[in-house]
Amino acid sequence: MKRKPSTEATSAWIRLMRVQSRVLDCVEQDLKKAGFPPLAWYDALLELSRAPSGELRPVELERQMLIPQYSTSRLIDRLVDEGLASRRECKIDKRGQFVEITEAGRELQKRMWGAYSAAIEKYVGSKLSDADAVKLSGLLDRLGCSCGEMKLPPAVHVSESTPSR
Amino acid sequence: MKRKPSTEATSAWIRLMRVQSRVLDCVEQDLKKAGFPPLAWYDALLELSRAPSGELRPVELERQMLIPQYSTSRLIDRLVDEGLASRRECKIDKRGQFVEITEAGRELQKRMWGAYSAAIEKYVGSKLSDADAVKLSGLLDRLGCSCGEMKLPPAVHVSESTPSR
DNA sequence: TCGGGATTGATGCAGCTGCATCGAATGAGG
DNA sequence: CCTCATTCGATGCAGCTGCATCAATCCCGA
Repeated sequence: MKRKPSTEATSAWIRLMRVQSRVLDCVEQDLKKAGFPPLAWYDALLELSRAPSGELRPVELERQMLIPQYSTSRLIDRLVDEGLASRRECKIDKRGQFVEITEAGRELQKRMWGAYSAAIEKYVGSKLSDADAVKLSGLLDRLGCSCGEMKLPPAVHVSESTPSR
Repeated sequence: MKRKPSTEATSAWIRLMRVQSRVLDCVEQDLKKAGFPPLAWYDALLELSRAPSGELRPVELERQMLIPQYSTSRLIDRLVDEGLASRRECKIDKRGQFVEITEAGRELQKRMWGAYSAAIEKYVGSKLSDADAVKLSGLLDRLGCSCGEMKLPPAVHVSESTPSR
């Protein structure tokens, strides 16, 4: 226990922290300058728009987005306040509810993707060849798995083909 | 303008966001469970302890840590409140001040490094060979440079040999 | 059928962040 | 010696996050 990390590992750790915060900042700034809400809103709207009938249980959204329960609850509040989603009662489980994306929500999601994808290209795509992007993904994946690796018995399903962070 | 990113780039972006937040969470949790303050405190204490006479202008600290000015100001408040640092008047520039690390501050920094380094090993070092860590660093570096790349004419000096995120 | 534990979602509170702004001090130019 | 732009650091405010907890409901097992 308490084996010291190599300087290579430490250096990778430092860069991982610094680079992502820098790149994330840049992307968020671009979004904001284009008059859009934070990325988290996009992520939520995307998950909702992808869902079978445009609606999801908060608890599902929470699992997709990997954010804590109270955070989900409040994010939904904000989306509802802005008319981007609406809460619907869940008849089969009266504790719960469904959150349904509205037309305005779908539309905002699409408009945001324009600015968002441009930012990804600007800050990531244009700096790496596709082959290098794949290498980077592979290396990151090795870190990502099983940090806490909570119980997710069936399938984690972090969809790749469409962006969701 | 507005060229779309490749799916490879988008995938790398998603992983970069997800993996770092996951790994950072894990490390912060370990630190917290060991009864230590947040990582930002460590970073600040480390910078101070490294400085020539254990003191730095807030504006220097700000540049080292890449955090905004007001954030630095408040972080210093907290360190001072906890007796980990003290503010000293700056005679040569009466607008400014010096922040000096205390003995308690130096000691805490060292104790934190024990838990911190163990966490880095656990969540990064043990998952990657040194060669892979170097590859990862290299790929990340290509993203990190020149996001906003503010003016830093002389030397950026992001020291590597010792951890500072 | 009943009781206790688990799950779902909301919320009060404290702390932190970002933004804008402020006052003090500096220093370059006229 | 003045003036004005700049730099340094602090702070009020709003919004967000994490933590703990709550109420309601559900579900499993006796």
